[in-house]
Amino acid sequence: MANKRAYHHGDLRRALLDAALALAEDGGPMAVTVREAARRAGVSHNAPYRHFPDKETLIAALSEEGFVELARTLRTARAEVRDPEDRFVATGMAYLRFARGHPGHMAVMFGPGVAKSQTPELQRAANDAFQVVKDVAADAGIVELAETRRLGTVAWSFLHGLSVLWAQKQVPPSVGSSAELLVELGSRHLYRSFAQSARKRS
Amino acid sequence: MANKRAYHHGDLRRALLDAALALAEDGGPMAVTVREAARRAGVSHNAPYRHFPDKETLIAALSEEGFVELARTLRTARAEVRDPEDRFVATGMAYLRFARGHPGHMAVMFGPGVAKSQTPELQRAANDAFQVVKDVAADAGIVELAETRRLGTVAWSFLHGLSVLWAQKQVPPSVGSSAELLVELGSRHLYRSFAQSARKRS
DNA sequence: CCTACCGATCGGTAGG
DNA sequence: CCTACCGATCGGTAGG
Repeated sequence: MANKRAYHHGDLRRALLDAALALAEDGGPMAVTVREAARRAGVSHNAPYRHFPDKETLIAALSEEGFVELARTLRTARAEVRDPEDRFVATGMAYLRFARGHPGHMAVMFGPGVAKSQTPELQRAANDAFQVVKDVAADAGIVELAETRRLGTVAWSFLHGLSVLWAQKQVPPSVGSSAELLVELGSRHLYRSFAQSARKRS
Repeated sequence: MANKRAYHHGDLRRALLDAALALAEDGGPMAVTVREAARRAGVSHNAPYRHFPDKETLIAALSEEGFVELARTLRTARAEVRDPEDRFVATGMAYLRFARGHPGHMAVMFGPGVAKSQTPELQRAANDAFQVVKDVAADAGIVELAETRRLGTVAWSFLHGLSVLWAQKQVPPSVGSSAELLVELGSRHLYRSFAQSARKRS
């Protein structure tokens, strides 16, 4: 009751976003309903329209929030390590950590029904997040710019794939390796292999 | 009218599955509705219940079908190439091809709301598909079994991540590389790097 | 931020 | 495989 009260004093927007995140975590973006979010926040089913003009806007806000937070997380991780290879790995770890800690955000960021509400802010946030990955790949010191981009995309794909498969428990436990170990291993192999190829070529 | 008629003569099950696939492709598994599938197949909204006891079963059938077809595709690709490394790459290409050619299947196989209807047949089909990836990884001739599994999981993650990001057009076109090139590149780097590490260790 | 209400859609059952 | 119907839920508007 006490927390419900708090929403009435300026936190409703946040409460609605949190409720929507929980819904997205379970059933994806399409499972988010304005009415259920309102219910969980303890308000009437159309109070949300005070804060979001419609459902699409609410979900787009969540997605943007996710990309902003992801970019921040990646940038922080990158800034904390000196050695380029370790920095590459640390950034990968940060991606995994974000994906694990924000399943609801991941669902709206990459789930179905995304193409719809591509606000400019959302576009910008998504591009910014990917920029960090490109920056980290650039640390490998590969001369050819196109190859740097390829390393970034390959690494991003690997991290993303592992994160979503893990989130859905689609990675057989028989593997017996923690997600962290796999991120470390995969990232290091990719980094070294790309860097080595580039060195040979020049 | 002619094709609608055909459904009345034994093809309704298939028509419903195809309609559901189209729905899943657009909005994920949660966007599949029995009624809309029936509508598209040209039958009354509850004719589907003749073929599927409920909605969950319909979706589980689609998912199982997807895993069976994926496993078949991967196995075929693997069988067509001799050299272990090329075989590894060819299998990766097959994964990408499947993901591109079956977006509806991919959505139900890996989308939200999967945990629900895990029939034994579905479980078996999914495990079988992953087995192929493990087999291909085993071709690398890595002695340590655990390391072979890790290579398989890392590669599967990479292929899966690239496929889903590409399907959602989340890979910036600025990369200027086709998905095929990235699969080839990533697969080759991973294969060689893992194999080389294993050789050094022994 | 609320009550009351709208048209639409859904999963599923009854009964044939 | 169909018509008719059920209870429930949804997005959104009206009006305050």
